[in-house]
Amino acid sequence: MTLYVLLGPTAVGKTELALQIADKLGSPILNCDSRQIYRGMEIGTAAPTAEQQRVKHYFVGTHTIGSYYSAAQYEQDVLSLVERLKSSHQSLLLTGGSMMYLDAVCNGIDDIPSVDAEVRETLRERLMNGGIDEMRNELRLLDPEYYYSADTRNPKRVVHALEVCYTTGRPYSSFLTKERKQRSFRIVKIGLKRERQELFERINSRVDAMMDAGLLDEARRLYPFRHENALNTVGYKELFRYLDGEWELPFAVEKIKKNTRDYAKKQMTWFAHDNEIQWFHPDQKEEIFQIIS
RNA sequence: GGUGUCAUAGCUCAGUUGGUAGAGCAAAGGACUGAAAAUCCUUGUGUCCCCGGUUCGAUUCCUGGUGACACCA
Repeated sequence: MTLYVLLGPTAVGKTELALQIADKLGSPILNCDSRQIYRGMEIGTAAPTAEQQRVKHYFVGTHTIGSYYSAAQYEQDVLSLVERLKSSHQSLLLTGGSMMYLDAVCNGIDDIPSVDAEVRETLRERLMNGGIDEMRNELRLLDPEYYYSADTRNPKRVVHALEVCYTTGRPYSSFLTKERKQRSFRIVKIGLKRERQELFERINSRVDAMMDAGLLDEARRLYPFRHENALNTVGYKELFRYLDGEWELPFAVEKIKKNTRDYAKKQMTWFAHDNEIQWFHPDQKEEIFQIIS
């Protein structure tokens, strides 16, 4: 069994090409997008349309906005789905741009116990009350190894490490193996890439198209849930500022474009380290089909 | 045509009592192990509009020019 992984920055043109590759492979599409998982965010996340879902898609619109999901959960879900489909498929196609989710499937995430909900809540409150310095000191005592290797200026790193320390009674770093998990299937990574100028123009016009398609209405519908993590997402968080009366609409739209561009840059930085990726321009269909045949 | 104000980073502007300059935005680079479209870190040399003058030294002061804006004709 071979898992083909079609990846690349946002708006590069994965969705359309994925349909063609899936046709060729006779495979469903395993979506790898941390936000398209959620239902109700179709316009802002450029989710596959009903028409595009003539090819069976997994991991699209499967969760409600408020539900908890994670890269580790995704790893498990994909692995068990692959197990199920293995007997009937020679090859499968996974596509998307969520860096950490891709990494979870391809390399695995270390087995770390789930964080106790009460611990999480307590730490979240401490952070909100400005307790980051104190928490940093605690981490230095509880897990010096992690403390001195991590970016402790990033509150999320500090908080999560502490969450694990308190939940398990063990240093967070003791769960980190740095080992790559073995997979029972072959992985072939195909990266899509465009000139930066070209990609940025696509991003800008896609945002305009989203607005034309009713992104503002979608954001209005989701406004009551705006504090959910799923909605801490480019395209929504900016429009919420508009709905709150903080920003003018054109300014919010420009911010969406800018933040999407930044996201694309971040993705390219992440993917640049992975030398298993074979890169193509989306127009190089012949070359790409060569790889999958 | 006259008078006044302005001309500094890709954009908007600050500043230098004369010792060649810095913010915001834009842009660029990087980190990343269970909320990752998240979160966090780093990066500012540009004929200071042009010619000349004063000065040890001018982006800064002065003459002239050019351009923009405002007001008066």
